[in-house]
Amino acid sequence: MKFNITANDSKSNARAGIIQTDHGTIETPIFMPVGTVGSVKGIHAQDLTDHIKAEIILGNTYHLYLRPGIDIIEQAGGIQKFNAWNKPTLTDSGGFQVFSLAHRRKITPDGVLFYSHIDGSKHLFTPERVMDIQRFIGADIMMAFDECTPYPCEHDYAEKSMELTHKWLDRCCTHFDNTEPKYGYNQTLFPIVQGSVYKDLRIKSAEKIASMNREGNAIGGVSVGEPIDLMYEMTEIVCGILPKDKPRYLMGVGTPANILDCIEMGVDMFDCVMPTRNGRNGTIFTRNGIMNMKNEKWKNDFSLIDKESDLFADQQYTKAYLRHLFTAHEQLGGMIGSIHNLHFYLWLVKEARKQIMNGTFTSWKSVILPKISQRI
RNA sequence: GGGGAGAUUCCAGAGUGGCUAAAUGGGGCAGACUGUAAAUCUGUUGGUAACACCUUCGGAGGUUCGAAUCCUCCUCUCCCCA
Repeated sequence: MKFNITANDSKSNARAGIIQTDHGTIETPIFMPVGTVGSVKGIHAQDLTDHIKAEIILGNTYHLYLRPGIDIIEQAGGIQKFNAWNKPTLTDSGGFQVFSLAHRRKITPDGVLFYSHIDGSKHLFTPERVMDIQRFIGADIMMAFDECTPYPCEHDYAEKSMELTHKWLDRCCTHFDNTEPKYGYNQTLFPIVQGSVYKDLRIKSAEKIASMNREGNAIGGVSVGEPIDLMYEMTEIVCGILPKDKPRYLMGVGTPANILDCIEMGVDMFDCVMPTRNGRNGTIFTRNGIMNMKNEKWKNDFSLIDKESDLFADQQYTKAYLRHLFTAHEQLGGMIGSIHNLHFYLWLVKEARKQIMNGTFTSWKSVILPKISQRI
């Protein structure tokens, strides 16, 4: 993997860059649609490339390991062959499931014992095992195995957890460096900064992660329910420590406004379930604001879903029709909501990139931020 | 023609003397969703000058301190047998 910075914003820490992988290039800042079980819910691979213009998507180690299982993915020839997405992929390590499935796991110094949410079976995830699984899945970017701490979280616990994550990181790196990719293309490993909402821990963790000298770095343990101001404060501190010449990935963030704010702090990569989950549930993000398509007010609004968008769905369907689909619980409603939101998210980061390269990012942001944040 | 069952708030459907403006679903309305156990979850859903009052359980009367619940008549619906 290679990363080159194309442009630095003169008025902020925002930057535009290019990541090169064996599955193609990624222009940053970028938003990565989440495809947990090998599928961006409700979206064809072809729509991801042709309409949404996604450049990289996520998969999840824990979920893919449980189903279909790494043997099936290996037989398929890796995740990109299996799900027909032959562009870059990033797999999360299962660290988020340590948080989200906290009631179904036990943390030990060696790793995490998971009780499958599907059939209750026991599975031990050690840093080494997680590296092996991600080798089998075959994503271009693999994530270190970490503990994503909850919010709120006591300083004492956050510190111990961070130290455990750091120990696991050393093991991840060692094992990663001692193993080979399985499918003939390169994989890289991103370590993850933890430290909850504590400045001292975040600084310590960011220094540790920077010292590992990997090809890219991630900021985790955010967007778990903490106030947005705290998330921003932590992100800003960490971005100041992580090396400038490597991509910074802010995990699980966020709203369109969060993404612009964090691009300004120097974040290059984002992922979030929000565009797909909210889209599936009736919330639509547009450059003029956020709409709840289930609301009665759209009942007889026969204007296009988004007249400023060039997405086919936004130009084909009306708000009244989309509301009808949601109220009738038609699958097409969730599909249109998802494709629309992903298209918007990708438009947003690509536009941000243009503005950075044009030297107009901050002024553009100050105009668009209030518009995209309002509810209409 | 004979026999039987039933009519409850937008719908379906509980309730069979006071704890009932009335369970539970659905529908309606609104909200939530941030490295996806989520095409999910939550709230709300008679009216009003609203911690109270008014109207409501097919219609009209009646019994009772008190009725959706008991009695009488009426109207309508459904099922079975001829």
